[in-house]
Amino acid sequence: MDYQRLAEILFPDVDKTPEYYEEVFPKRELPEGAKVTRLGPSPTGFIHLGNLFGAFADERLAHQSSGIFYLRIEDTDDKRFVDGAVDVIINSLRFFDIRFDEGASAEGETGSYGSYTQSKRGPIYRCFAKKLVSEGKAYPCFLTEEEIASIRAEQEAIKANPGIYGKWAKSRNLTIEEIEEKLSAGLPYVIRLKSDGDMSLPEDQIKRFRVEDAIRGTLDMPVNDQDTVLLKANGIPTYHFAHVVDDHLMRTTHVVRGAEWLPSLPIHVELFEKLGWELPIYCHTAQLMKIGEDGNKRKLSKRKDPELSLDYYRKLGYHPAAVREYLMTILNSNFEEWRIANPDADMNEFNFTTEKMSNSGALFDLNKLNDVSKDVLLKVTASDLADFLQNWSEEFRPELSYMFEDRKYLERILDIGRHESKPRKDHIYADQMVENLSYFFDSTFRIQEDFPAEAADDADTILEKYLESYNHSDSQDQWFDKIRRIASDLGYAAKPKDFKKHPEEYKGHVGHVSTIIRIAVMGRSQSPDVWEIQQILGEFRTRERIKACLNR
RNA sequence: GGCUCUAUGGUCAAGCGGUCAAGACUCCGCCCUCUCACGGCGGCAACUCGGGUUCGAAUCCCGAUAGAGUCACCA
Repeated sequence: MDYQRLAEILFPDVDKTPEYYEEVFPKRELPEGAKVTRLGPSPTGFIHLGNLFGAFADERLAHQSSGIFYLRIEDTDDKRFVDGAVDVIINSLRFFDIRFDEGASAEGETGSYGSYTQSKRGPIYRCFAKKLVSEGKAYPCFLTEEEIASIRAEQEAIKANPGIYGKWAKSRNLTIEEIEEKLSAGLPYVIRLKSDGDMSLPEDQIKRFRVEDAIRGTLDMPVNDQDTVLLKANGIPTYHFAHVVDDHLMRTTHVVRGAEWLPSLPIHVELFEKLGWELPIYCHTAQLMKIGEDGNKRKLSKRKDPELSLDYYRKLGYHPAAVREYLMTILNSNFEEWRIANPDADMNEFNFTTEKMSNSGALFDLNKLNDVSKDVLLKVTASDLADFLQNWSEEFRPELSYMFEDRKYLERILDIGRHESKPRKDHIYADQMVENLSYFFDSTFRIQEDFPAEAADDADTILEKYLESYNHSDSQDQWFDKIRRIASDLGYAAKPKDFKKHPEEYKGHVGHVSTIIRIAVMGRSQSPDVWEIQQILGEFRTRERIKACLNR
């Protein structure tokens, strides 16, 4: 068989040689140890938590080593393309402070290893497909959909592994004349890899290979036995072929991808070998899981799980820094430890390593996210928090614009109790914060709880006395002394402990009395310090609310 | 079904042949305290199961079991 001639027949359009591309895309000149990583999303316009998880690992690996992190658009499936998707991807990631050094972007491309859009790399793929054909390592396959279906049916019947391989790969043995004949008849065809493996051999004779995965350690699996499609009938490459060609030519050093790619690793290894290229370092990440309806863990699915969508967190108003911090805690098992030792350090100072990445699927834990978020938001200044809230509101809750009319007021509210030695950690996410703070604004203030039973009967008396004695310039201690006085005058214990010791001697304790006031001013029984809140509300508003409560 | 990955409390997760098996989140109790939050203290709670190897196994080996992933001209 004259493979050289076959290659010429199949690829008359290819005018470049592999050597040409090797020269145009030379090895990168980077410092020792620099890693080159990439994100290769398909442009569906949907980027989820799993993508972010991986992108974060890519980004850290590259930027921590003075390497390069680039964006490659994997649009080899024309059915999936969505307009404007590249923008969405870049913007979503930028929101989480993940930035690319080169590759596709809305304004065009940057970097000298392009194009970074697979649909524009046709000639490159064809060149290397031609090379494989010319060496007898790939061949044209004319099997129709129906033929493949019947092969599958037959395989199922005899319980053979499905797929095109070995004796099922009927086009492998076509003569050059037969091929020319089919070609001139205009029959569609694909280019398939002529695989070396044979899984039908006795188990101890099946060839295996080993690869070091940066996350999982040594991988040991059978060599590929499938005649995988390299070039589809429309001439566009499959993921497998594009991955190998692109990551080689773009000089990627570390391929970070989800564990769902593990089963196709043999294909990629065979392709790298047949093309005579060095293997990149694979980093197969664990997948984010969730508890399914059946009570078992399962991979998060973008259709069924709204919390997988980045928008879900953006709408609730989680701060990007909080999501980053949380992601890092599940990305690297020693991050939390480091964080405890370095509470104020920038997260980027943490030394991220693939070795410390978990290789079993982590369940997404909203409780943990919330906890992490409290600590993260404590470090965000009131002014930045206000900005964040405002941006969030403009996008998702425009009706809240009244909150931003008085910025100083808002910032004081956001800062309540945050500068004490044991600071409050009230803020978790925007939606929750808005609800928490609603009583500061007259339009959303309302009494939403009943008075405590212990003091309900005296409520009017308590409020009248409170109003009488109220002096807006009292210190916090003076202010509370007055409440104690009111309480004990009316038969309540000035100290809760006294009440607990001798409940029969009192109607209740000062806590019940102050709860009446709290409900009158805040509309709820639980809130930060009343004095502090009144100072922010101002004397007028404070008095008005108490009066209004009296006149109900 | 084939191949592959995974297996420590409810969740995340240390652990690399000798530990009373860390820690974080959740939950519960107590303390602090005018409520809540914060903080402090304490508690509940785990090595999937069998076989080996070894003086000794969560750790090594073999098997089972369970869960997950994948088997497209999708990525």
